[in-house]
Parts: sequence; structure tokens; C-alpha cells
Amino acid sequence: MDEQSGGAPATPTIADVARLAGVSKGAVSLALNDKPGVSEETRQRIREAAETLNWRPSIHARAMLRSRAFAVGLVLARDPRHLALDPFFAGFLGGVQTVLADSNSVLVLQVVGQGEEAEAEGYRRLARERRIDGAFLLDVRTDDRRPALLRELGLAAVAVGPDGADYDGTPFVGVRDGDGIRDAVEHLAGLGHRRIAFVEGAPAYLHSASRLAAWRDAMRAHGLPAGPHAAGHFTGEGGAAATRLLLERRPTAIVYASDLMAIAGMSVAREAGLDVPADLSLTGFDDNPEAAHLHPPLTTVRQDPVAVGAAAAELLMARIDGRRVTPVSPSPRLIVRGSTAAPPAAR
Amino acid sequence: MDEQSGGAPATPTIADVARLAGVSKGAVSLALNDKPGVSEETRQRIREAAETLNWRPSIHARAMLRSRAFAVGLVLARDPRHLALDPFFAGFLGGVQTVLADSNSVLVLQVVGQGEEAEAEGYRRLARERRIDGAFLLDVRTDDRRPALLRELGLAAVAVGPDGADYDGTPFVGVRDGDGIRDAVEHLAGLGHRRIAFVEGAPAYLHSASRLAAWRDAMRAHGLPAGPHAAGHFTGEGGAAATRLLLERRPTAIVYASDLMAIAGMSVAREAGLDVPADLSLTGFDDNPEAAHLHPPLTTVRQDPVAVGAAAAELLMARIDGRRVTPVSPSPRLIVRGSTAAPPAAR
DNA sequence: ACACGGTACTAAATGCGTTTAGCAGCGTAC
DNA sequence: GTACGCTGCTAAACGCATTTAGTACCGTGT
Repeated sequence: MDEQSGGAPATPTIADVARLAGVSKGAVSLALNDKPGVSEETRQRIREAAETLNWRPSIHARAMLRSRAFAVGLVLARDPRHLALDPFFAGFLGGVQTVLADSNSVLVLQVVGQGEEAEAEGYRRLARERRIDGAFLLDVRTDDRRPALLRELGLAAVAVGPDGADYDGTPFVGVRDGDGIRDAVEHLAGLGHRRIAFVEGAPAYLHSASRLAAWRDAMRAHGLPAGPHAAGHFTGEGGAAATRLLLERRPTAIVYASDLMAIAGMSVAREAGLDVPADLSLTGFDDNPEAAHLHPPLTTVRQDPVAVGAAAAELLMARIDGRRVTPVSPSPRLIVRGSTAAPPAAR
Repeated sequence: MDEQSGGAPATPTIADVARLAGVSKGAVSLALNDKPGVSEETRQRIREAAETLNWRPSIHARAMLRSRAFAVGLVLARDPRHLALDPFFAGFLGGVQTVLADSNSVLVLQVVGQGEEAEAEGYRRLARERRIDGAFLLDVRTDDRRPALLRELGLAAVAVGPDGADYDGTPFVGVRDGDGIRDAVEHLAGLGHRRIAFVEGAPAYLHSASRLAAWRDAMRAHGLPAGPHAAGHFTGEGGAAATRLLLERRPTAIVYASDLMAIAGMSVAREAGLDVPADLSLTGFDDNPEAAHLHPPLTTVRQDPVAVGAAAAELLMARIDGRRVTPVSPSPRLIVRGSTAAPPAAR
């Protein structure tokens, strides 16, 4: 069997448009970019020709002279299975896209193995090949070397992470994780809980550290002693192990830094013979699609990842174009469901 | 405060390398692409110069002459929240990346609003701007118009979906979803179940239809009457509603086309006073990170999305380069956990 | 008649890596 | 000495959209 004939219709170039309209290439460029120097009559004729041929300028040719790639990058150094469980990421991408669509840029995504060096190499490659004009920084760590790297590579950058953290000079869109944790603690304290434990994520990440700090602050603000806490590393296993550890300290409530850990914790509690929420209240973070459909449904913190993505993209495009915009910090919202209730009456 | 001076270090071009090595641009190109016409001595000198300057050819310049973009595209017309819950997708991206890294191509990701037209426009834009050489097709629907569109756009394409389905001539990497469902039914039948219901996803998608068909076939193969089934649309709400509907028919087991639906179903069953697995066995599909940490942990089907992604990328790159490879169809695996058991003794 | 301005366009340069044609220099054959 | 081939390199063209410099043509003023 032979290849289907007809095959790829050669994509038209500006020369084809010029020929069809009976003008020079220069005139086409001027006409379609709304620049002066072409009569309205000719401009219209050129527009029609371009329309007929369905012509769009090749970004490669454009990129050559403007030294702009018309693309931005995102490098993810995550274990794919870890990436999977993050509804934030998906929403973020959606938000980014709404902004990119208007600015004629696209998103280049690179998933690399875990490890700082692999991640750095990902950005380096994109930069040296002139594939991107700027990049997003997600999952920022304490002492993250990427801000410096991107500066060195001459790339515009925008970090996404907790409000008020240190991004080494890189502009950032602040996510107010802390507010969500604070709301959760307030909610529990309001129900009468006093021994509220905390399961943090992976201490190396800023968004993990900031959630832990928020829990501490909120406890203090309510005059409660900061109870026990343990790291769950944002995984199911970690969340379960941390919960087993914390249950020995007899808390009446546990605040988790992620839904997955909370879900694992819920199972551990039930195995230990505890009823949720009668004996133990639990709160998660992220509002995974599963959260609302558990038994009992999980009280959790919902972020607005689409808004965060849009804000980050807005800021990044502004940096690239040399414009200035004031970044926003979307706030998360506590979704109260059935996994939280008043603590067992003091016995 | 002024901009930090020093600023962007101008990215070196091939001319810089040539100057440093004391040769012409042509010689550099020949040397670094391992083509004859340069002495080994000079070649080495050029290599060192390129290394020193940390030079990499600009893809834009390359793209101009080869009329290759050195990028492939993926357009997703999904609700961001729906995307979030799909561990398949994340693994897929990871697998794609392993292959792309070797072939000097990158992945351009576009998330568009739902709707066929938005999706088509996404591919059209990427193609006309010469941004991509090929594209992946995910979430293929019955009567999907994208294979025809991509052919018309002159793009190489690879579809990902159930083995043996009709992709309108587009080469595909077959995922053997059906095998997973069959294994689940066999597992349940082996435990003694006879009334096994099924919650399908969204009928418009091939991978949904194929899972439904697999359930029917497996039931027949075991001499069982195809029990009731209902659509859950791959959402939590849908899974819960479908479960309520099916429970009226008193099944002893329900097979779900996704974990999320199974999780929602488990809550519904428990609210109805049923014990899982004593009164009702449940199986999911996907092996979400949560699945292992539920109470009881969910018996489910685990795919190997990384292998699928790698296979799809391999096939796509081969199409682009005009090579031929024989595509593989990775098989899923049933993970037996605590949500399945023998049916309640025939009363 | 010629200078001056403005308009509407064209020709040509530009960016950057690859490729092809061309050329210098050397050795060999006759 | 010329013809021929080979090696090792250079110069130049190419692809494509944008931009700048340049030109033709018209009308106006003197």
C-alpha cells in the first residue's frame, strides 16, 4: 500500500499571499500588521488574499528577527504519579492558557525525572535553543537555585508559591495557602477542638513550610498550644504513617496539608476504631474531586488554581513585553463537609 | 531601583563559535553534525569552542530550512477539574517526555475550553504557525473529526485509545482497557459473583465504549447474564447517581470504569447500609493514588500510562521522520485489594 | 520649467544554521 | 608541464516575515 497521495498541502508563505494580491511581500506585512504605508483599498485586497490562502506567519521567521520565541516554558521535576494527584496543576494550566491564547504564545511543557539537576537542565535546554521567552516556577523549594538560573539564562520568570516567601528576586504570584489552613484551624477551634494536630507535606517545599507556619500561627492566635505535627510528604503512605504517629498523642482533630494525606489518615483512624467525625475531625487541602464523595465527605480547602494560572501568565507575559502589572494573590476557601464536627465531650 | 545591570547575556550564534575556532560558519555546522569535510583536528577545535560558549543551534533557524518545528502538540479539550483527576494523563506526559528528550523535540500543550470546535481551532493554530510537526490525539470520540483534520493540516498524528477501535486511518497506540475490565469481571466471577453491574463513563468516548463492551463480553464468556449498567460520566456525582440506580437491582458487585466513580459509589453503598465488601464488591479503574488508602482499599485496574506515553511518542516521532515502527499495546493489570470479596451466601 | 512633499509602493537587508557550489593547495600520473 | 583527483576549507544561497531605505508618481507652489 502506498502513502495516500495528495499528501501535505504546502503551507503558504507570505510570498504566496503577495503574489495573489499582486503586491510585494513588504506590502503584505505592512497591511496585515496595521501599519501605515498601504492604501485602504490594497490593504483590503491583501486581507482577502491572506484569508483565501488561510495564511499565518511562521513563528520561526518571526522569532528570527524579533529574537522572541513566542512561547513560555514549564519544567516539572515530579514523579508522574505525584503529579497525577494534584488538581492544582491542571487548573493552573487551564488558567495559563486563557492568557496565552490572547498573546500569540504557546506553552512548552517538559516533565523531567526528579532531581534539581534534571530540572535545571530542562530550563537550560529550552533557553539555549531559544525555544521560550520565559518560564513558570512551580514547587519552589527553600534555597531554590532556579531563580538565579533563569536570571543567568536571560529568561523572564514568574514563581508561583506562598505569599510573602523569598523567591530570590523573581516576581511571583502569591497563593495564600496559609489563609486556608488558618480557616481550617479556626473552624475546628470554633467547634471546640483544642488538641489540633497537623500533617505537613514535604518540608523542603515553600508551600509546605508556609502551611505548617500558618497552622502554628493560627494555633497561637487562638491561644492553643501548638500540638504535635509530622511530615507526610504529600503521599498516601506518608499521610498514613504520620497519622499513626499523631494518634498516639490523642488529638481530637488533624489538619492535613493535602487531601490525599487526609484520605489515608481517615482510613488509619477508622482502623484504629475511631469514628470520623465523632471521635476525630479531619481537614484536607486541595479539594480533590474525590473529597466530596468520601464517607464522610472531606472538609477541605479549595484553591482557585485557574485564577492563579491566569495571574501567573499575565505577569509573565507582562515581564516579557516589558510592561508592568500588579500581581494578585487569589485566596483559597474552606469547604466545610462532614469530616469535621464538635470534639467528643470532655471526659 | 533600576534593573540589574549585566542583564541578559546575548545567546551565542554559530558565528561566534566560528570566530572563536577561527573557521567559517559552514565548517562549524559540518563539524558538529558529524558530516565529512572537516579534519579531525579542526573538528575537535570547533567542538571545544562550542562547548566554551555553551552554544546550541536555534531551533528557529533550523526550522526555517528543514521546515520542521521540532515540536509536537497535544490539545486537550477538557474541563480543568476533570483533567485533574486523571492519573493516566500525568503518566502519559512523563512517558512522552522520555522519548522526546532524545529526539530534540519538545511538547507544546494547549488546554482549550470544552467543545470540538475549540479543540480543532487549537490544532489549526499550531499547524498554521508551523509550531508543531505532529500531534497526539487523546480522548478519542466515536465519529471524531480530528483524524481528518490533522490529515488535512498535513500533521503527523498518533491516536491513543482502546485497541482495535476505528481511528479513521490514523495510526494509534492501543491501550488494552478491555483486558483490565475482563480481569475484574473474572476476579469477581471467580469469587462467586453472578450479578455484576457496570458503571460506564461517558458513552461518547471510545475508551468508555470499549470498557462497556469488555464488561459485556466478559459476562457472556462466564455464562452470566449481562446485568444492569448505567453511565457515570467519569465524575463523582455521576458515579454516585449511577450507583443509586443500580443498587435497586440488587447486584452483588459493581465494576466501575474509573476510580472516582467507584469511590463515590462506595459512599453511596455505605449510606444505603451496605458493607463493602461483605454485602457489595466494587472495582475501580486507574489506580488513583487514593485507591490504596481508602477504607477498604479499592480493588482496581492499573494501567501503565508511562509505557503508553512512550509508545505513542515513539510512534509519532517515527511517523514524522518517515520511519516505520511496530506499535505496542501495553496491558493493564488488576490490583486486588480489600473492596472485593465473596458475595453474601446465597440466601 | 523645477523644487518640494507626500503617498504608495518595491527592493533589499536582516537573523541564523545548513547546504551546495566553488576554490586553493597538494599529491599523483603521464 | 598539464590534467586529474582528493582533502579541507570558504563563500554564498536559502527559508520567511519584518523593517528600512529607496523609488515612482502625483499634486502643489512658484
